[in-house]
Amino acid sequence: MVTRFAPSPTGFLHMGSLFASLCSWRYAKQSKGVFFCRLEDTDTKREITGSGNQVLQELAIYGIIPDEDFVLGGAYGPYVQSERKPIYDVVIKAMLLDDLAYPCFCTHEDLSAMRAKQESLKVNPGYYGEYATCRFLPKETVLAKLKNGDPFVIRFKSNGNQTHKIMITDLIRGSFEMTENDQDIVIMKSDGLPTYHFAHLVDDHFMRTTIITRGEEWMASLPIHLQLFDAMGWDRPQYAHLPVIMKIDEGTRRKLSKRKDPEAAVSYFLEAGYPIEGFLEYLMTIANTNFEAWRIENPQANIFDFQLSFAKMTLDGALFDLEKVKSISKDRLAFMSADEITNKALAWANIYEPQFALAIASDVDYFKAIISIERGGEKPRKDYAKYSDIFPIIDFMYDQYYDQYMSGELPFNESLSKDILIKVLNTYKANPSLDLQESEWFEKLKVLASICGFSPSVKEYKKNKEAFYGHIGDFAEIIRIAVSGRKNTPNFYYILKILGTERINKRINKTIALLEE
RNA sequence: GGCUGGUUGGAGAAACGGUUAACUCACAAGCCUUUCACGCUUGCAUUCACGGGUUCGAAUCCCGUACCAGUCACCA
Repeated sequence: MVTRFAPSPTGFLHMGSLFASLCSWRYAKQSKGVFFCRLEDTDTKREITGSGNQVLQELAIYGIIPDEDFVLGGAYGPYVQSERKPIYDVVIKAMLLDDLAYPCFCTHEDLSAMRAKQESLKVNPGYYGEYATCRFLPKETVLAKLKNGDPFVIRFKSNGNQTHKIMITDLIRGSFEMTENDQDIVIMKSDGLPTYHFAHLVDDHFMRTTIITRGEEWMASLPIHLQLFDAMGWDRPQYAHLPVIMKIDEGTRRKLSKRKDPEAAVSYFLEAGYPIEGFLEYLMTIANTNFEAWRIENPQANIFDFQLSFAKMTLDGALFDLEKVKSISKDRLAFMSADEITNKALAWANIYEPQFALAIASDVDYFKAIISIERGGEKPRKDYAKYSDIFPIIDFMYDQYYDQYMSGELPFNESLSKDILIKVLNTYKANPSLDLQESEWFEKLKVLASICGFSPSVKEYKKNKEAFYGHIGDFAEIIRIAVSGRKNTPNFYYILKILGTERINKRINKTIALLEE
């Protein structure tokens, strides 16, 4: 099985392209086949220099590495269409000789005049049948025009008929009828470069592609392509027209647009810090909906152990669902080892958030300890959906950022007097008890709470609120705020343990000093 | 407008004519809990775009209507 991804060098990697290449790459690899990448740069007007390589690099970030491409090369090259001109020329020449094609000298003005006429006559517009005027040009006229240097295109001589129906088979959509193509479509433009239709024919034949995966916008031109393969006597490839990813915009669904939607670029998600594992997994869920069930059965398996199936792909373009991407990403990050998430977070931060990278790099083991809190096991914490979520949650572990919290308003419960707060802090400072196991440490904390006039039990407190300043939770909150500057943190015991008594003392002292001001 | 697909809850969707329309995300309530994050429980479409038909029985088959998407270039 040979599949391919054939981008035009018109900009960044589009999410739909990532989806398409993911599907075709997986399909080839599942069958131990070949996946290659060919650059379709025949539209010189829209070309953006360098974007071909950028697309290849972005694919590589997602782990999609072609077996053959326009950088790597391969036995069936060149892999850039503009470099394949000699090949197209040979085929064009053969078609001309076989009377399968002819030159056309009609100008844009001629064509629009003809279109206007066809519209007024209420017949199908286009270049076909009697309207295909250049088809009937005498040889001498053609030669004269050629000699004169008149610009021309080469058109395919269609023998199709609008009244004929042909059966179409698509790997995703199954079989259905379409009408035969009767248009003498342009196969070579006046600049000497092939149109998509012709390049598809020649390239996918000589590059021995067996399955054409492409967006569903190509489905309508399938009769043209089949006709072309048949005319040449070449084997037809199989086709899989992939659904397009949609978004909802002002109440209507539409294709994600390169121009209008920043999230159409995969780099947008890279930059935002979504883990590639999560993003790929999301794409798999829209590719095959039985993927989710498989994931529940195989929570830790590699997603590529899943067998993708065109038959199980939806026909409709799915709406892109960022909430689902987040949920899946949260899971993926939660199940990474501390080493893995540390390396990946650092790699991300190095590019997109230097101050975060600096903090990690200042003491990698310290960061690893923080990120390890309640990691591992069956039910790990799920704090982060993306790498950019990490730092805002744990930044207080770094003194510089802790100081920033302390310079602002501290969120202490206003009904408690400063004296009580200070008493609580001093009491804990004298008994950090961090050499104890978590449960014993917490028991000890309850004792300290009791001493300070707080109920060790929330239930007890609720029964008799007047008897206490608050409950164990309120008591812990005071210490938490003093040590972190915030009302919530990951598991407090581990936070304290990682900070260590020395740093805890410093922070508590600082808080007391602030309170006494 | 012609042609080709499609239409199940807020989103992704399952259901190969047969009892109460899976599952995931979101949302809501509750439980658990020192905070947070998890986790757990429950709720969330009396109904499958609409109308008609076939059938003992239809989301599933047939017909019509509406709506959505794609396409009709010397762009891919």
